Amino acid sequence: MSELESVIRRLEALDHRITPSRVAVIAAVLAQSGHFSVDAIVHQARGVGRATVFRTMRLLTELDIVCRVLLEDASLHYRVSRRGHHHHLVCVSCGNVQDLDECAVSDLVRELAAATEYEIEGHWLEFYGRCAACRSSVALTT
Amino acid sequence: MSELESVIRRLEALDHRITPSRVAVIAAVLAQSGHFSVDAIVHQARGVGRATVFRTMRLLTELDIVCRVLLEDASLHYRVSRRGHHHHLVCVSCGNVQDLDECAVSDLVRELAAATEYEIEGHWLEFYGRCAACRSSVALTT
DNA sequence: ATTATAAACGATACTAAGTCTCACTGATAC
DNA sequence: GTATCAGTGAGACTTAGTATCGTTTATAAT
Repeated sequence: MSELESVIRRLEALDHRITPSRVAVIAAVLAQSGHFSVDAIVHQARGVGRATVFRTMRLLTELDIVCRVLLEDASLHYRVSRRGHHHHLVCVSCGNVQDLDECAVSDLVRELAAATEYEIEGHWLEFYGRCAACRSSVALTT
Repeated sequence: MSELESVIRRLEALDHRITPSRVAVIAAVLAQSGHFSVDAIVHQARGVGRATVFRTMRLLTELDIVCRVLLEDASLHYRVSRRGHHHHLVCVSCGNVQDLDECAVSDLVRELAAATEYEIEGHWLEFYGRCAACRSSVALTT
């Protein structure tokens, strides 16, 4: 079963309708290699209305089929999510994304909850840097 | 020396001009109690152009006079910054912000740099939850 | 197969956040 | 006092995302 079919089955199972627009958006999303903007999908899923692309992206986010990637300037990108809750290390030079295996702050969340009496329900955590490849090419050109 | 004067001195020291518009924006910023949007300042610093408010906010951010607060929906707010690098715990119900004393991920950044060969130059970390007061009022109404 | 119906759709207008341009002004150094 | 250029406001523009609404269509019941 292809990844596309598998996503479609998940939508079906949750009583979402399988429309040509949704299939086109999902196919475009699955074809992305790294992180991408909604706008990229709007352009690539030709013929699908802008609002529908946004609606479908929201649906895919809710189903954890994609995850949000926050860039350093606070703009939102997306990325196909192949596991549960995790965080990203984004190369600011080439855009490559490393998924970090586990949530590094889950212990911290507990400590914080105890210390502050907040009930903590969410967090953002994203790291930015330069990958080894980009660092060496910068070294060469400077 | 008032907080306003002290910010003005810092701008002077860095050869930025002290203009009525900047003073109005800074005064409006310092008058905010929690986190706020740029738009709030645009409305409160009456007579100051929109572009100038954005320019001044960028300047204040660069000088660490304000810090960016990322809300859960990825929208950017600001907050007067009274210390160095730190993170926030935002109550999603009342908007109250706790500044977290130290950067909880500085150790993690080092580990990550070693493990991934990235040179890590930045990160976002924000927590969301409900403060004790909001939790008890919810408990009462449900 | 036909039909009913609510979900989903595209078009489009709209809002919000932020940038860019450009002629003008006024804070500062001399 | 004057020259200079950093800073300004107006407003056009861009980008991201939402709301509205009349139409279409995927699906389930017949």
